[in-house]
Amino acid sequence: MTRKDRSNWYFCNQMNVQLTDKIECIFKHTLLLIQEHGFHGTPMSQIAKSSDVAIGTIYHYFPSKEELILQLYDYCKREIHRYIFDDMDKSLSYKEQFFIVFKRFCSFYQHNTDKFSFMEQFYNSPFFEMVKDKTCDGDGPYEENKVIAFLLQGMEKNILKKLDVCILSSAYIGVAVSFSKSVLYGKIQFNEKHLDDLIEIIWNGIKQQHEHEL
Amino acid sequence: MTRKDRSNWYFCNQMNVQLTDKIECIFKHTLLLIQEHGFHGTPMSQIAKSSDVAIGTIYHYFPSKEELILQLYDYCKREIHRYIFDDMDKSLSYKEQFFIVFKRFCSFYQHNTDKFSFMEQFYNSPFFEMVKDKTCDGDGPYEENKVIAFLLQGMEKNILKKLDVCILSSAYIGVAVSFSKSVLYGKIQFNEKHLDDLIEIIWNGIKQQHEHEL
Amino acid sequence: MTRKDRSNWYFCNQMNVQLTDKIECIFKHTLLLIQEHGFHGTPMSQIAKSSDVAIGTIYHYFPSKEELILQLYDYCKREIHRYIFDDMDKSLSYKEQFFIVFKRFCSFYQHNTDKFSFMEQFYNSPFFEMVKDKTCDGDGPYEENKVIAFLLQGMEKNILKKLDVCILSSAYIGVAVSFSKSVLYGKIQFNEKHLDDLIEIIWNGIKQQHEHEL
Amino acid sequence: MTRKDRSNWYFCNQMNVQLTDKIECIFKHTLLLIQEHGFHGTPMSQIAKSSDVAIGTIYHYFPSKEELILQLYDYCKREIHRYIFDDMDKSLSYKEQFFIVFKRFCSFYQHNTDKFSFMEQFYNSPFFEMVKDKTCDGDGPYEENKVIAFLLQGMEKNILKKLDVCILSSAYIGVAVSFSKSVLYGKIQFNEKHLDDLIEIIWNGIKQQHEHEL
DNA sequence: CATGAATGAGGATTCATTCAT
DNA sequence: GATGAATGAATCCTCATTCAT
Repeated sequence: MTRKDRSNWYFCNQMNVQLTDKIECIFKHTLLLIQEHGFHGTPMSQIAKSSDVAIGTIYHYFPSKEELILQLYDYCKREIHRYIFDDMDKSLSYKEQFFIVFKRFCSFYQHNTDKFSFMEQFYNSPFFEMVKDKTCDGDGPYEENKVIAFLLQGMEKNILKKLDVCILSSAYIGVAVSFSKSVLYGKIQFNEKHLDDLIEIIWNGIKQQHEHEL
Repeated sequence: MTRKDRSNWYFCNQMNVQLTDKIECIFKHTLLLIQEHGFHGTPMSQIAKSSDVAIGTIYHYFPSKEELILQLYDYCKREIHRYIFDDMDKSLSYKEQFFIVFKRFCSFYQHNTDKFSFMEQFYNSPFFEMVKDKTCDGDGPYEENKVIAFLLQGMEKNILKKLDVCILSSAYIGVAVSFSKSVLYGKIQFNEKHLDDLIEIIWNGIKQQHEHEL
Repeated sequence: MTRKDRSNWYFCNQMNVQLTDKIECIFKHTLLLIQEHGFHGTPMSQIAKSSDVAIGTIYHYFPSKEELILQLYDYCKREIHRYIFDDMDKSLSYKEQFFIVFKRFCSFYQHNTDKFSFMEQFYNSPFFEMVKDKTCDGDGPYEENKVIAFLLQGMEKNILKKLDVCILSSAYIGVAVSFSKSVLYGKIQFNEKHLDDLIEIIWNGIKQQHEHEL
Repeated sequence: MTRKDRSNWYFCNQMNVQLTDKIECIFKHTLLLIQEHGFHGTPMSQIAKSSDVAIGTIYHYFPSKEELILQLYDYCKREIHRYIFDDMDKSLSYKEQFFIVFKRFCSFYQHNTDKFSFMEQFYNSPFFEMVKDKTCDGDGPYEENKVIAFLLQGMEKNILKKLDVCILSSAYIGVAVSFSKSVLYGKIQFNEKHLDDLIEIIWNGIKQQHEHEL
């Protein structure tokens, strides 16, 4: 079984507890180290030490540091994706779902500062150029394609203003990121009230002006 | 007049222009390289070659690569600050100024993608932790203190909703950054219409609801 | 006083004093720096700064760092030479002179730890190989040729044991150096009594055994 | 057994011989190079080449050049210590042992000029300041604590003059060093006769004057 | 004479990666 | 699979020296 085979196998199936454990252990320690010291302040040797495995072991699972980081990116995306969109109650009103997605986004990053830190570094590094070219579905940062579908839906239903969907998502996600960063940097305390205020701002800016008429 | 005195005098007068030229030349080429290859893909040797000076010359002006980057950060902040706030017409209405600051912010980064790229990398790297501790005025990214003063003013005048100012600035700046990033990544074409749509969204979200009554 | 003023003054007055002053100033600061940081921990730039002259000025007087150190060596030798042998009272007995030379040697280094430190570094560095080849008179460290003449004299007069003169000087000077080093390293306090004890040891070891019979 | 435990066990058993071999190989080539070119004329790259290992390998065993030199110092001290004091015949008279220690000291350095050269450079460099502070037992250069114990013993038994022990050791060791240096510099040929003469001088200077009465 | 900006070869150190065990 | 010793290219930085003013 080649490395590529294994890696495919890993993504297509979901068992082998030991394997998953070890890889996830590496992921988690890498995230912690990168949050603290950045990509380039985090040598493979240190990742190995933190994860309590040998360097060679890491190279068993990842062909290179670059690949480790790329897979870490996928891992983080999967995690936040699951957190935000899994078990969403489709019976809720559009507005309610609009609020929930936003809040979950912020909440996830508030509870996973290491992942947030990593993602932000990733997007603002030459790495992101690499995945941009690879992803054919035009998917950008922050699971936007899913969000975009959701926003398009809002426009179709005449709930949201008819604008370029990129503009809408810029507002929606940009604000969530900016808020999460303020929390991360310790400029605001995270609390529900703040979140409510913010999403209200976006909602007021994006919704069709005469909400009551809809 | 001791040697030191003379040397200071010399420094502050005759050499100033040439000095600034050389330093700015280094700054500019560094920005270009960092945009392309990131902090750590940009060795000092390459900066030297691009700037057409010897490595030693760079170290003549900057004690270390770290310090070069830190000073580059200050340089970029000064530049955007000047671009946004210099010759602002104070006689304009609050709303007009609100729109102008936002548009200039986006416009600056649209015309200075290297600086934008650098700043975003900087804020999402361990470097930012270093300057956070240094700035006593609580100044964060994006010249926020100035923006914050402006937003506070809007709240006092009952033009903006009374909210935590960090929330307001999160929205205002977060959206601008998010939009600039979309342009940088080639997801949207930059045009005035988009900018108008976006700032309108923010304005509608932030202003006191019954604008006509104000 | 501007540069021009000084330069006029220079042409109208004693060039020698100024020159000697500047060179001696460089020597003295270099010694201090080398004592503290060693040859290779003492860059020319630091010597310049300490001496309050420009780097170029040092290169005006010394063609290279190596030459500076070589001349510094000569300077130190001249200094200790003068201190030990100048105004020696030739009318004193051999034994008295024997004691005086030894004590002055130790005393000089006790009061000039920077020179001692420099000399010891010099002798134990590749530099010494260079001067060994240059000096045709076979002169080694510590002005030995002068000392050797003195010891030879003692053997001729049947005051000292008839041994290889190198052996005698090894003992005489080796002990003085060793003692000075102990003082420099703070292992003993310098005092006259210690000096008396030591020179007595050497004397007892070197003199013809039945001193009273001489 | 955790990974760390296993790794220790591994280190302490199987690898020991090879490990010591490689480190000693580095030590030996470093000594040779330093004797020839001095500390600062000996780049790590050259040490690596001489020792026929990669630079990285040296850094695998020594965190820095400084640490390599510090450990080299310990290594040399251990070696000379073993040479002089191991298998000393305690049944010999004090005087005999006094002579043997001296002769072995000189003999060791005569056969290990690289180590002598290194030690002398070390003692006369800023490095020595570093170890002075570290050694709690007041140990100085040349394994003096052991020598000092031996000299103290001589005083107690009324064989040696009652003097400050530092003075005695200054004479004893200072002369040995001085002699070794004369041999190293090619000023005297090493031979037993010279050694006998020298140690005789010290003995005569240090012993209680009426030896026959003891 | 004096200056110090500019140079760039050279050296210490790091770290991703390999490979024999 | 797992290990970690070994590798050496690449990087940051130093500092002796030059030269135009």
